[in-house]
Formats: sequence, structure tokens, C-alpha cells
Amino acid sequence: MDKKGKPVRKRRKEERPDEIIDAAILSFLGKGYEATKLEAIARQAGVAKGTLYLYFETKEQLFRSVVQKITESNFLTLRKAIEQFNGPFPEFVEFLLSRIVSSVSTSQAPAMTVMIFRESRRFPDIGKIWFEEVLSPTIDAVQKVIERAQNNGEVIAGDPRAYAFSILGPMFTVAMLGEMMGGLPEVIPDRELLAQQHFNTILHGMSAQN
Amino acid sequence: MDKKGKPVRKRRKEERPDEIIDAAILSFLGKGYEATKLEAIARQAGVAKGTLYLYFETKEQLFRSVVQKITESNFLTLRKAIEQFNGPFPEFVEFLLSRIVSSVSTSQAPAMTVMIFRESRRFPDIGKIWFEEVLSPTIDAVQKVIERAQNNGEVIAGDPRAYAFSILGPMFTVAMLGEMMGGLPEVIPDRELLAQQHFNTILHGMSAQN
Amino acid sequence: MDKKGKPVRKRRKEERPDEIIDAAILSFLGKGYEATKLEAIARQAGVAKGTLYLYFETKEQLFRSVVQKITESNFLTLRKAIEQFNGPFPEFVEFLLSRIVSSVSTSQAPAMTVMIFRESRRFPDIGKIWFEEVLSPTIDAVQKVIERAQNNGEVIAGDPRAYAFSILGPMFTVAMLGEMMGGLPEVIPDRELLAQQHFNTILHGMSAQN
Amino acid sequence: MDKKGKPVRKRRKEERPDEIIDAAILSFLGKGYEATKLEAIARQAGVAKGTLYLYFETKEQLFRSVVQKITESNFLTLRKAIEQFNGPFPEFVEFLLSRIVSSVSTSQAPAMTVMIFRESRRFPDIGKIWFEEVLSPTIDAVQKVIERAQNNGEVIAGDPRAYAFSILGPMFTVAMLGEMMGGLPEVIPDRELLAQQHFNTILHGMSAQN
DNA sequence: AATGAATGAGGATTCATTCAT
DNA sequence: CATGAATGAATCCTCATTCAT
Repeated sequence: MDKKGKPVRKRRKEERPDEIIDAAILSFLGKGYEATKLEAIARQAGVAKGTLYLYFETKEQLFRSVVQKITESNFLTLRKAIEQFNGPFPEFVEFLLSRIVSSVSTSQAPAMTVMIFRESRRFPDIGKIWFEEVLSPTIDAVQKVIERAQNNGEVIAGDPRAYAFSILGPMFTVAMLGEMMGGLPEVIPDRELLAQQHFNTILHGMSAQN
Repeated sequence: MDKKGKPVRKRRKEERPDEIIDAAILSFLGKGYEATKLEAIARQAGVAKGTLYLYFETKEQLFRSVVQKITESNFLTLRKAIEQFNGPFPEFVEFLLSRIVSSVSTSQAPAMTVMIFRESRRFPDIGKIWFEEVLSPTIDAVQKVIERAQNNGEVIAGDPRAYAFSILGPMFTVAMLGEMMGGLPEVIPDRELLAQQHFNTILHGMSAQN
Repeated sequence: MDKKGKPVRKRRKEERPDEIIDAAILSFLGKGYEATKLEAIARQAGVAKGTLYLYFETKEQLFRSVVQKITESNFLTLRKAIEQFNGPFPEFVEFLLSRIVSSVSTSQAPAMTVMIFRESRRFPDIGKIWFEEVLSPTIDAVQKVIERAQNNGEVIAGDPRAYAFSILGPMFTVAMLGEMMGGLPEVIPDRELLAQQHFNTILHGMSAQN
Repeated sequence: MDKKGKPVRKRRKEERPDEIIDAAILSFLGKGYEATKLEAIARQAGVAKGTLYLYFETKEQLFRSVVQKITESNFLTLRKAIEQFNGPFPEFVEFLLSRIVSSVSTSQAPAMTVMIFRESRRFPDIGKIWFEEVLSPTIDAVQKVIERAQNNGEVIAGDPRAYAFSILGPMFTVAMLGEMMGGLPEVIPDRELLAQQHFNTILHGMSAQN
């Protein structure tokens, strides 16, 4: 329908799904599942409402696609980095904590995690999948490093998974609280400070040296 | 309630609000705000839809009442207990962690916390209030004990609030994850074990003794 | 239920209906039928909601009682005064118009008339009754005076009922507009001025003298 | 619309708003704002309930659109006609009164006026707007003709606005009463007769000739 | 007789999904 | 393929009326 005989817009269909998902990410992460209107996503993506249904069967399917995309692009890299780490234990802890600190401000991982928490009642299977396929393997990787350190004599005896939580828990807590409540009121300690101090504390507490 | 007939109408002005709130707790904690239908609460409470409005102005007000009731009955006691604690630091940490462990299975506090996280987008003020009036004071109490222990020479120098997070973080993380995901898959370490081991680790790491 | 053994309130049941009607008048005239809540009437009358139903079957019945009471106390006196008038025609017109002017500010008749207009779609029978039993007889009375004046040679030939409208119409219009729109913007001429001028005009136009 | 099946869905973006307004006019004028159910309007217009909301934000907005449409199509023409009148005063009065007579039976203006009166409590601003932008300018136009006639020496001295009410009042009264009470019982004089007789009376009363 | 707690029918509005164009 | 107008199920809330006390 172009009186001037000049096709104004020409998008290839291969790009559409990704454009839609990107628009959906914005809204789902920003406002949550319920408050996200498909019309808004469509507008943001520059397509009509009906077009969404050419690529995604339902709102729920679109949501699942969003989760998938973010998961892939964010958590896998962290896991890879952990798995490939191959140095002394103190360096590992330092690396891990600072990595988490930086990821909070740079990646969508925290927002994603919070969103999945929030929507996990509505989509228990997504929560479960995310838990088992994303969070758990990441913790597994940490756990393995700890086991290795225990075998090395760097770390004292004890349940390695519990140790993983001892290391990660405070950072995780601060990241989640900050994300959930939006911005960090003075209630939450500075992430860098916490990472540094917790690094010292935990290393001291876990170390076989002293 | 006679067979086939309608439930007999009863005047119970005193008991109604609590009965309604209890029914509402079930649904709000179980399904979230959005998915909770007032009709279901009414049915659960054994009253008609309109009766809810005799005691609560809107669905939102009812929700706020639910939050209030649970908050009062759960968190305040924990805070009081912390503030009144008056013993050596190691006992404090042990007491605190075991208290958290037990509260997870016995009180509605974790479910409540998670629900507030989930709904904090819809009701930012509730999230904020809960954060500032419930969570923060509880952490404050812990922080003060730590400061006292630092003055005593029981705990080494360092930011006391960050220490509070070092102590609480892992338990908090486990409690939240367990609650969010519904039950505890094998991903999450046993809470008792974690409490015990983290107690040793953190104490070792924070202690001025060695 | 009086622990002091002293009956605090003691109202006789004969007075109740009138007290309720008086409260109802306030609300029905002030806010209209739909916007009037029975609870408000009850509160105003100093009784409980249920008590209304001891004296009036439904809201509609109460409304009808209100209409009846006001009608009796306001319009009948005007009609009587017209019927008993027994002087020259010019004096009659002057009397009639000034009487209408004064009634606008002192009686509930205009508010009542407007209310019946407003609710006449909901209660066509009330409108009809009011029209036939209140308005029409009042006009009849005027018409009869005119007929008498025609027989006297005071007024020229013509349909006496139409003459009645020629006399009453402008005052009626102004009264209704003022009442409907609440207060009199500058759109509507001063009632006294209109009465005086219309008196001259209409008398001049109807008079057989010149 | 096939037998038993649902009415076939049609896209008629252009025509819908008017069709809906027309359906709404029927109901609003016929039953009033409160008693009008949106579902009924939708059914009458041959669309689904939700379709109304594609074109009108709320029931109130739809109502306002109805008022606007009728106002534009009815009153503006009358005003224009008055303003453009340019003949001797007696002809003007005759023209005006007969015009009002005919408009009563042919246009929606009287029904509209009555509806606005009825709903002016609920929508005071509509009442005010209608009063100031529709009724008042129409009276203004009449007033100006009278002033001109006074300058010409056709009409005797006196407040021109009050004269306008002397002229219009009886017709307005009859039109409103007839409309309000639905049809004209014998209480109300024949409009043609009234117009004719009032024309003579008022002209005689206002005229400078005799 | 009086109370006021309890009832529940009724209606405006939203938005994911469908489908005629 | 794409569009966006059309659909209608779903749910909160009001308030006249009822009835246990």
C-alpha cells in the first residue's frame, strides 16, 4: 500500500523475532509479566500487535523466549569463566566476588534473576528450569573449585557446597536486595567494600594456612 | 450449613477481620496478589464477597493488612530477641543462625519476605516500608552486637554492617531460594549443616583470637 | 443494652417516619435519587439502616413519601391562594408573579419540581401524578381567573389556558433554569425585574382596555 | 449474521464511532445515563462491548460525545438562523416561535435539553457548558434582535434580556414539560395555538405602535 | 421494635487473542 | 506476511435489601 511506489519499510523476517524479543526484554524486566502489555511490546518493536502472533504463540511463549535469550547470553559466560579458572584458591575467590560485583552493574543477570523469582509462582517450571540449568550449574562450578582446593590442601575440610554458599551468599543477598528494592538505600553496604571484606573474612575462615 | 441450603448467616463482627485476613494470607502468600481473587478469599473465609468490604476498603487494603499482621507477629520477635541478647559473640552467631534456621520452617516470615519481594513492583511503598521498618532494623540489631564485640576485642576491625551481611547472607540466600522455588531441591545445602559450618567459618574469619 | 440502667434514647415510633422523611428530603433534593444512599439517610435521621425498612418497604417507597410530603406542604397553599383570589385582573397577575418570585427563594417547591423532572424517567408515574395533581390544578386555578376576567371584559378573547402559559411561562422558565443549573449565572435575568416587566408587557398585551 | 452463528466480524473503522454514538443517543436520551448499560449500547450498535472502548475511553466520554454531536447538529443552526434574521420585529417573533414549535417535533434538541437538565447534577460541567455555549448564545441572539428593534422604535423601552424571556418562556415551558412528561397530556395547550396567541399578546405588549 | 452485619446481583473496564482485510 | 479492528471472558466493587441478634 504505497502510493509513491516506494516500499518504505522492508524488514527481513529473520530479524523480526529478535527485535520482538528485545522489545519484550525491556518491558518484562522493567515492569514484570503481568504489567507488560503486548501492545506496548509491539509498539516498541515497531510492529503491529497481530505480528507478534506470527512468531510467538502466546504471551507466555514470548516470555519463555525472553528468559531463554537472556539466560544464554549472561550466565553461560560466567559459568565458563569459573570452569576455566585455574589458579590458587584466594585468587579464585577474589576473582569470583569481583566478577559478581561488576556483573551487577553491567549485565542483565541480576534483573533477570529477580524477574524469575517474581514470576516463579506463575511459571513454576521456568523457575525450576532456571534454577537447575542456570543457577545450580554455576554453583556446581564454584563447588568444584572448592573441592579441588580442598584436595590441594588450600581449604580445610567441610561440605564444599555449603562453602560455596558461604562465599556467594552475602554477595547474592546484596545483589538481589538492591535489585528488588530498586537502587540501594543506605541499608545495604557498598558492594565493593563487602566483596573485599568478605573476601578476607571468608578466606581467613576457610583457609588451611593458619 | 444445612444440606443444599445456604450457609447460615452469622454475626461475628469481632472474629471476621482475622478470619478474613487468615484466608487472605493463604491466598496472597500462595498465589500472589494478582492471581488472588477476592471471591476465593471470601469463600475460604466462609463469607460473601460483600462482607470483605465491611472490613477492608479495597483488595489493596486487605493486602496491606495481611502484610502488617504477618510482619508484626514474626519479625518483631526476632528483633527483640537480638536486641536483648547479651552474651559472648560466638554464642550470638550460633544463636542467630540457628534461630533463622528454625524460623524458616516454623514461621511465615520467609514466605512473607518472598511475597513482598514479588509484589514490590506493584506496591513500592510496601517494599520500602518493609525494607526500612522490618529488614533494616533487624540488620541494625545484628550490627550493634558486632560493634559491641569489636569494642570488646572479640571481633577484628572492619565495617560492622558488611560483617552483618557476611554472617546473614548465606542463610538469607538459602532461605529465599528455598522459599522462592518451593521446597528445597538438592541444589541447596541442608540449612542446619550450612548454619553450623558457616558459623565456624565466619567466626574463625572474624575472630580476633587467632 | 444499658449498663447504667438508664435508657439513653427514647423516641416514639410515631415520630420516626417523619424524621426519616425529613432526612430523606435533604438527600433526595440535594443529590437526587440514584446518588442518595439509604445509609446516609439513616445516619442523618439518627437511626439504623434496618430501621428504615420498618417504616418504608423500599427506597422507592421512601422516595414516594418524600414527594407526597413536599407536595402537600408547598403547592396546595399556592393553589388555595389563587383560588381564593378575588380582585381585579391586574392585581391578580401582579400577585401571582410576585408570589412565584418569593416562593423560589423560600419554599422547596422549585427544588421539588426539578427533582421530579429529573427522576420522571425512572418513575414515570410519579411524574404523571405530580403533573396531574399538582401542576395542572395550579394552572387550572389561574385559567379560571383568566376566564372570569374575560367574562368581566378585563381580558380580550383567546384561549385562557394558553394565556395562563403566557403569564406563567417566563417565570417558570427562569425558576427552573436557576434551580437546575444551581445558582443564577448572568444568563438569567433578575427574577424581580422579569416579574415586573413581564407583568407590564403581558397585561398590556392581554388587556381589553387599550 | 448467519443463523445461529455469531455475527460476522467486520472492519468498519470509519463508520463505527457514529454508529455507536447513534446507538448511545437512543439509550441515553431514552433511559438516562445511569440506566444505560454499555452492553445494551454495544448490542444496539451491533458490536462487542470491548469495541466501544476502541473509540471512547469511558462511558462518560461516550456520553459527552453524544451531547456534542446533538448540540452541534441542532442548536447551532437555530442560532445561525436567528443571527441572520434581518426583517421587521413582528416577523422575527413569528419566525422564532414557529421555528421553536417545529423543532420540538423534528429535532432532538428538546430531548437533549431535558437530558442535560436531568444529568446536570452528575455532570455539572456539561450542564454549565451547555448553558453557556448553547442556551445563552441563543438567547443572546434574540436579545440583540430586540435591542435593534428598540433602536428602531419598534419596541418600547425595557430590559431586552427580560423581553427575550417574555417571548421565549412560554414556548420553552411547554416544550420542556411536554418532553419531560412524555407526550403532551391535555394539561398543556397546543403548541401552535400557544405560539400564535402568545405572538399576538407579546407583540401587542411590547410594541411601540399603539 | 431496633440494630447493623451479612448478602450478592449487577456493570464498567482491561487486554490477550482472533481474524477479516 | 502484516495489520489492527474486533472480540468477550474475567473481576473488583457498590449498595439496596435481608435477617440473626
